[in-house]
Amino acid sequence: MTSTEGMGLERVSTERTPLRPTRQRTAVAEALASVDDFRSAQDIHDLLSRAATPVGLATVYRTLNALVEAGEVDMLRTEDGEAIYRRCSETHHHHLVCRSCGATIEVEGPAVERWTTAIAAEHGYSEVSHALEIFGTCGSCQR
Amino acid sequence: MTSTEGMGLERVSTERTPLRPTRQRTAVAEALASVDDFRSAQDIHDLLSRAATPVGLATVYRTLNALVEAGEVDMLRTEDGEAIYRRCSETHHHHLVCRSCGATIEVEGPAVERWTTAIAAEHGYSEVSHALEIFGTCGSCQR
DNA sequence: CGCTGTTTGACAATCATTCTCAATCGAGCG
DNA sequence: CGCTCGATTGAGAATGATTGTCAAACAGCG
Repeated sequence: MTSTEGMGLERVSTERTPLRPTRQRTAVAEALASVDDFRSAQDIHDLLSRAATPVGLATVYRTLNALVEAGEVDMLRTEDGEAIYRRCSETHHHHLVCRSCGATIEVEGPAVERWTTAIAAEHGYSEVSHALEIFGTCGSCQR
Repeated sequence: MTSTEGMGLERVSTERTPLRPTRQRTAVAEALASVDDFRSAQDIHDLLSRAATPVGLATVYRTLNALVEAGEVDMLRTEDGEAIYRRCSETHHHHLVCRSCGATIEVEGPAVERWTTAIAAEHGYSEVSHALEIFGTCGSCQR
C-alpha cells in the first residue's frame, strides 16, 4: 500500500481516498444495480465482458471491496467459500437453502432484525449488519 | 466430479456410515473434542502434529468433511473464506464481530433458534441448521 | 499542454482446499 | 499364518478464488 499522506492536499473529507468515479467503477456499480441477487466477483466480471464494458478482474475485486468498505454493498460467503456481493439498499432478506438440491427460498424476519440490532447495541456495537443463512432438506428431497 | 458409485460415504441415513474408526480419524475427532471453539482444518492439523499423532493435511480435510456430512460437526466460514469446524453438541451460539478490530463476542438467542426452525418447517424443510454472524463496530473502535 | 498522483489490467503470487495415485493397512479367508 | 483386495493414507500436484505487483494509461489542475 502507498502511504498517501503528507501531501499538501487536504482532500480528506471523511475518511480515506475519495474514490474517483471512473468508467469501470461505474460499470461495476451498474452491474450490481441491475441484479437483485447475490453475485460473485467473477459473475460481475463476466457480465461486464459480455456487456461491452470489459473491466479487469482485479479491478472488479478492488471495486467490490471498496464498495463493501463504503457500506454500499453487502458481502457474504457461500457454503464453499466463494464471496458473493449484493447492493444493500433493497429489501433485506435471508435465504433458506436446501442442502441437497440447492433450492432457495427468500425469507424475512423482522424479529431477527430486531434481535441482532438489540444484541449488538447491548454490547456497544454500532453500524450493525448481519448474515443469516438457513440450511435444511426441502420437501422434494426428503422422499 | 467423480461418481463415487461403489462407496457408501454418501448421505445414507437408513444405515450407519461405514466409516471405520482408524487411528487418524480418532485423532481428529479427539482433537475436536478437546477444544470448545471453532478451529480451522489447518489448526487441527498443527494440533495433531504437535500432539505426537501426526495426520496428513489431506486426511484432516477428508475426515472433517465426513464428520460434517455425518452431522457430527458444524462448519462455517470466517469473513475471509476460511472454513472452521466445531463439534456440534455443545451450546449453540453466534458471533458478534467487530468489523474494525475483530473483537468477537459469543451471543445466544433462543428466539432466533426458534424462528429459523419455524420458518424452515413452514416451508417443508427438515434437518435444519443455520449460520448467523453479526457485524458491527465495537465501543473501542468508535472513538 | 504538461505534471503528478490515481487507476487500471495483465500476470504472478498466495492460500485454502481438493485431487491423484502409489504405498500401506487390516479384516476375513484359505 | 500368510494372502488378497478393497479401504485409507499422505506427499505433492492441481485448482480456483483472491490479492499483490508494476508499468502504462488517465484525470484533474495549474
